[in-house]
Amino acid sequence: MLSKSSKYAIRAVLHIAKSASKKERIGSKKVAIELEIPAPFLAKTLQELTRKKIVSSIKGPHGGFYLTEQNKQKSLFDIIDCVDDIHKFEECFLGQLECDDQKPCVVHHLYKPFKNKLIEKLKTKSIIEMADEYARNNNLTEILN
Amino acid sequence: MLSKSSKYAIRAVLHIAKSASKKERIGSKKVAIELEIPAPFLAKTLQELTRKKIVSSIKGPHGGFYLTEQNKQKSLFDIIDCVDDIHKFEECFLGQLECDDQKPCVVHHLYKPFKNKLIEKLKTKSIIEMADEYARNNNLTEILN
DNA sequence: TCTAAAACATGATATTAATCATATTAAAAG
DNA sequence: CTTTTAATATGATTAATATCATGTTTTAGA
Repeated sequence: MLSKSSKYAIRAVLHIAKSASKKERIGSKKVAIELEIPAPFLAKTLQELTRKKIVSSIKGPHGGFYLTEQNKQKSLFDIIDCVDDIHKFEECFLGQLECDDQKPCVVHHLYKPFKNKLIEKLKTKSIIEMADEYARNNNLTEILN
Repeated sequence: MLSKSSKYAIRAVLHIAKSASKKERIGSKKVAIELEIPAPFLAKTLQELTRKKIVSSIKGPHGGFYLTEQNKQKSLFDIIDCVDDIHKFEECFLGQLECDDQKPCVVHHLYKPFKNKLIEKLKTKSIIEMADEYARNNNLTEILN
């Protein structure tokens, strides 16, 4: 469904959200190690995200990546769109060029509702919401165990 | 989400369902042309499906592919599983090896319900049901236009 | 029983995605 | 103002998918 780039990107951005700030940046290498992602590959991906203003960065010693308040309001969908290009997502389940309510593919009516709901979720969830939610859920399961 | 092989496979099987029978087989080349799929690639895929008893075939002149009553009771899921291997589907949205309710990835709770419902649909819909439904829907839209 | 049509099997090529390597630029700190 | 650290940019390599090509086997029909 997603390329590895956007999978890595989502994990990395969420990680940056919870472990860095304007004052305390985190380096791409550190993120890579902590998430077990190939370092040079992640570096490249983070650069793309920076260009498209989804994350922020500062060069030089003690430089690194962090999220501004604006960055935090971006959605998961924005991340995917940046790295993978959105069309991959709107696409027909069977990869047909023409596939809509008028000219549906064989599984169009089966797949469409799922796709739409998922896309909407991805569009409405902000990065910061997501990061907070994840932290909460993880604390919860830790308590339960 | 799916590889091209399984996308082609699903379209081809449904096509065979509606345009062939034990008496009137359809050749892989013909299917390829009618669905605009690379012919040698489809041939290979249909052979895999034959080996795993999802479609049936007869060699020689006027040979070709068709579906037995048993074949028709297989699900879309069976097709995908045959060509792509099932795990691709159960996999975590972000590709993490470990991802479940206890140790969820950052989007696990967002994605899980969609995945499960879709898989269930794909498992419960038989090929013949699907083919009939598709034919009905298409007739309907033709009438409406 | 011979020929031709079509499935079957295997391997080669091409294309795309993923990963790695190297060089450049910017900024912080002494 | 020099050094060092880390981002940035670009290109090379590798691995995975998708596609194509060739030869072999089976079987209907003449």
